[in-house]
Amino acid sequence: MVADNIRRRKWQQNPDAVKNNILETATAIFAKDGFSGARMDDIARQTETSKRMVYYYFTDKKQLYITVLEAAYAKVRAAENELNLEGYPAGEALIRLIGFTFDYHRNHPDFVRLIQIENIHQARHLATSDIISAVNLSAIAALERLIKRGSEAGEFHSNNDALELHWLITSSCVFNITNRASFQQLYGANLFTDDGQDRLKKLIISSIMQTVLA
Amino acid sequence: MVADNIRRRKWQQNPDAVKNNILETATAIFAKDGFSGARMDDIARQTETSKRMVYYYFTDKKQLYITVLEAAYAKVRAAENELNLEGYPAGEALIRLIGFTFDYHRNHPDFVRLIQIENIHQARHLATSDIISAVNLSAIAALERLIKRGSEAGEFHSNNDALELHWLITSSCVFNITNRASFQQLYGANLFTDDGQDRLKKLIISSIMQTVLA
DNA sequence: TGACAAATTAACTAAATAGTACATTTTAAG
DNA sequence: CTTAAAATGTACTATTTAGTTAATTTGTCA
Repeated sequence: MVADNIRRRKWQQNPDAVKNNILETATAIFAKDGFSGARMDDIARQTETSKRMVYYYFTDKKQLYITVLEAAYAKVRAAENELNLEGYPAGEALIRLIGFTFDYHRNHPDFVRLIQIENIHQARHLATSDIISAVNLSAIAALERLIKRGSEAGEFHSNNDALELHWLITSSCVFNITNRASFQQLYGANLFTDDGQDRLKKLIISSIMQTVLA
Repeated sequence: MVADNIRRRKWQQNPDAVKNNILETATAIFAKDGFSGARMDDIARQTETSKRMVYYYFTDKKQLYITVLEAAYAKVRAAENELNLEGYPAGEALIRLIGFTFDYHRNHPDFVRLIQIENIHQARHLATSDIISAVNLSAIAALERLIKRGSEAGEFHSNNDALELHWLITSSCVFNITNRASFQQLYGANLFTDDGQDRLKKLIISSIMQTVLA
């Protein structure tokens, strides 16, 4: 009604902030509830904007989800670039890499859960994303160079395989997040205090290093 | 139930078979689509009976899901009992345990995915199940005895912690299944052929054994 | 200033989905 | 042979949920 447009609040346009706000909210909710479990209405409600805006910028649920996934991967790449593995002797570099991987996963549980959700859906969406492939392949390439360096210096034995090693490192770091709920439920929280996490980190590092060293 | 190439006017009661059939179907579908993603209609359709029966025996979706989870855990317990770890020297027993864990997860991907789904939902349902706690605590107890035996025999060093070790073993074995889709998508199938899986199994065993041995 | 596009609001719809009502058939006990 | 309870079939409903329509406000630029 024209008569009560006085009562309407005024608002300012701020597309970027709105988009970001939606993305962040959606990330949290997808990570918490999974793709099917997440409700567009929940996302919209927790946003500072409206449901209509979610669709306006992200088309539909699937698109929103894919955008969330890609944004999460983009962050990893940024973090990895700061590692500077080349600046250390191979053995030390590997220790740093394992530690970094452990910490990164620990500090970004939403990211890890998103991947988990993606796996439950047979990684269908991942399949279509170039951004995501790129991030991961560059991680393997870096590890390959590291192994080569370590072998040539006589620090590492000569049979290390980059992909297998990546698998081994990643498995514990991912599991540490993905299965925390069930682990805690069954065995208590001891492993997930700061102290417990330090012990686990050391355990992984020692276990992997002994496998790699000459 | 009855194969009906003839129009079936009569039917036979077979409660147990019907229940089992529903459970097996539901297990597969929950494992494939997650709790929220699974559709009761899908489950009913893939069953040899009707939707009505699903609700008749299992009340609602949640109850059905919990029953599926518990049945999966009950199977693990049965398998574990056949391991007979006490019959071997500690080192050899541990190698067998790791190998068994790897193989069991590999051969029961649905089981692993169910746990994963449960974790996405913060292990809420797991919390309410006594059956499931029991299975897991007994696994830790067995490992504790094994470590004690190994330490006393001088095979293992003296600082091994059962829970940490269980965590380390489980992490790789679980990850091997849960993240297969994304791993394969990104790096190809090499690690998941029979040959690749053998290599990974050996890798885990060697990596863990070096950590545990004196 | 005015007109046109981009951004936003509020209310609505069509489809999907968990769950139910009720009738019918089978089984087993007396 | 009856009868009641257990098991099953058929068809339906209420609710949830992704997605839309249409009107309104704000920003931009000639």
